[in-house]
Amino acid sequence: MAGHGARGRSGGRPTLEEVAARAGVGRGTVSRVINGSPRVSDATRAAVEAAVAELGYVPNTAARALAANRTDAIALVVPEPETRFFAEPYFSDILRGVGAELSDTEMQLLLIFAGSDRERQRLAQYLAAHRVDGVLLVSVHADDPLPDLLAQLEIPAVISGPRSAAERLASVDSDNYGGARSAVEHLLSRGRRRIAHITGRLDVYGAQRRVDGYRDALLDAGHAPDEGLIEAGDFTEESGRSAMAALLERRPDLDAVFAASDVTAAGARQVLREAGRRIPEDVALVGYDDSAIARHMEPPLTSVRQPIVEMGRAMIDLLLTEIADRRPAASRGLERQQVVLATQLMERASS
Amino acid sequence: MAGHGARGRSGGRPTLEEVAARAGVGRGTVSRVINGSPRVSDATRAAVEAAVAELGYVPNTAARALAANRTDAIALVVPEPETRFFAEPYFSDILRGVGAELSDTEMQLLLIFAGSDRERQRLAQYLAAHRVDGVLLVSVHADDPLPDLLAQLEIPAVISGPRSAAERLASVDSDNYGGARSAVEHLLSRGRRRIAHITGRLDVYGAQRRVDGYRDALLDAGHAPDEGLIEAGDFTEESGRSAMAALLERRPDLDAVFAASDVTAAGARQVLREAGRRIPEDVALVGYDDSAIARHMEPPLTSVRQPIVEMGRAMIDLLLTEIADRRPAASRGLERQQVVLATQLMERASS
DNA sequence: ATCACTTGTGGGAGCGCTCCCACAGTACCT
DNA sequence: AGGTACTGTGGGAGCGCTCCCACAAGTGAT
Repeated sequence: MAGHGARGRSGGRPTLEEVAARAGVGRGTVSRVINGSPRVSDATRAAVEAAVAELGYVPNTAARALAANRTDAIALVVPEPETRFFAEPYFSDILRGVGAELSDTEMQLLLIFAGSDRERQRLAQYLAAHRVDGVLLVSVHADDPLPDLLAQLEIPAVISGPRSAAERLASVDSDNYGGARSAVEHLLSRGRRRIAHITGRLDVYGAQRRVDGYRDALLDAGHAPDEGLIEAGDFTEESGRSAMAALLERRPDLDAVFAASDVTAAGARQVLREAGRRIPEDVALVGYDDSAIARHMEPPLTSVRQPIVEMGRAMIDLLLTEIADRRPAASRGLERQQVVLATQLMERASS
Repeated sequence: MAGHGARGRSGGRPTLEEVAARAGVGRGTVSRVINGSPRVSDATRAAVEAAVAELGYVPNTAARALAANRTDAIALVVPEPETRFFAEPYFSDILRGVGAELSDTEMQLLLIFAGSDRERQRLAQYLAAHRVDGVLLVSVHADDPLPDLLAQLEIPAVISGPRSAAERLASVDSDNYGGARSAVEHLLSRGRRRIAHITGRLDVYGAQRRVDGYRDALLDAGHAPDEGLIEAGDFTEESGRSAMAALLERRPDLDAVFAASDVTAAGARQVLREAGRRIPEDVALVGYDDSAIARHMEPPLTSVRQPIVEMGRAMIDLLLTEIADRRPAASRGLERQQVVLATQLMERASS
């Protein structure tokens, strides 16, 4: 490990200049070695590297940032005010993917919460100050002004998960449409015919796509869409309960429920139990997210798994590319990269 | 929101100097206003503030960090290599508390993963470079060299959760001992007498303290300690399964199990079910953490809740105090602050 | 020998702040 | 009147880098 303790004058950390003196070269040359420039002779490079090692030199980030006008930091912005967001593995998994991918680089990760208005205010200041080289945006709502702000400030950004179609930023998403389709097709293949759907927050683009997938799967199998089998929810457990109660009242003959999240499914399950319906005998249940809850539910819940860790990785890839590609706005294409990753249906006892 | 677009020369953001010119004062005066120095007349302050607003001035962090030799950033270090860590609410909740408390300050939060060796290497560089003003350390293992490194580099740090007794750093912890006691006392009050304990990783200090609480609760109630009722686990679900199997084999007459985590309890529950034991009629079950799993388990799991959000807050408080108190090492007391927060038993149907 | 490149190197200028010394102005004592 | 103190202010110096221009030395063509 670096850091041998006090050296030079008064315990200060060594500077470029000190390394240069030690190696018997100039400041510029040390800088070139540190930054991997090819225009350095092998002998000089070796001498500098030796000096760096001897002194335990570590570049001063602040000085570098000031001189080079970049920060070597990216921000992960969490615009979610709700607790729910944290309780689910989604966030943690994204973070794992991001962290794994980032550990190969010099970039550091800033975590910024933008739930409250005051936090948003602070975030706007941050961005205006260009305190980061790029931004990762997770879980954006349809009316969120953040993507526009980012585009306007010309800060490289990648948004994850549910996103509006008109977005100007690069994005990484899982295939909500396909995931929903696979869930419904699975239920159909199990002989279910009156399949209900409890939606997520419909102002979240991804929730909308899941509804589309649900509808198309039924249509393609030759079933007329029955709007009475669709009930709006908002991803929460409570909405699962109330939606399920409404559905049971309206369509007591339903034989399957596809919920837009596992927690919603958990709420639905509770109401089904209380109504005396057995799972999966009377009503099959499928969730979305494949969270810990799904595995521990009774019975274990069939659920659509999103490749969240991979999404984190993909986001970083995209963002770093965009940061590296930095060039005059004029030459930038309008087309932003968009990555969509496949989901996987985890079949369990609930269906 | 700040940022009116291009101004001054070539779209650059305004500098202190520009603000000073606009307000008709000197650079130093603007700096004093920005930093809230009291030695500025009201009239001057108002003029500067107007200029700041007009220009949409935001201080350049890098320049400030370079000149003042501080970074206004703290790092949250996650030394956990395991996935488990993320899957549980512990991490997210700490983050919530930290984020909430931090949004009142100018500090930014850096997230650093130190699971792999390469990541640890990078971390050591970070710390050596003093890229942060302080460090938050969560979930440290007994033999971890990080706390020592931090103490040696004299970087303010606060460690959370399970910690070794000999630590030189400030710490915030929940009352593992008391939490375990309350769980066991609860089981005793329900008439259980042969109470088993599946431990957590015993190299984690907190897991050890839970064992102590378990033992003392039994002792104080006049029950001789029965080591055969204690089985080592490591917080995982798998360890819950194997430990439970071992316990059932050794002590088929047990009537209660206190597990060191909810996931472990989930594993135990599975084995109990397969063995035909009813919960809670035959065997009462209590977990630890009060995670989402506890609420969704069948039956819902009684669990010890740690005030994790409050722990996050307390950590920040301690850390900021320590950063503000920065002074020559000589004058520092050896005694570091230590905060212990009470737990709460969430009683549910499993006991 | 001259010119034109190329390669490697040194070091000045400057990034935007904070720190601190100098000093004008005012107030209150002797 | 002179001294002493305090308040408010301006601006030089310097933080540790990167960028880039200048230039020495070498290489090969004319």
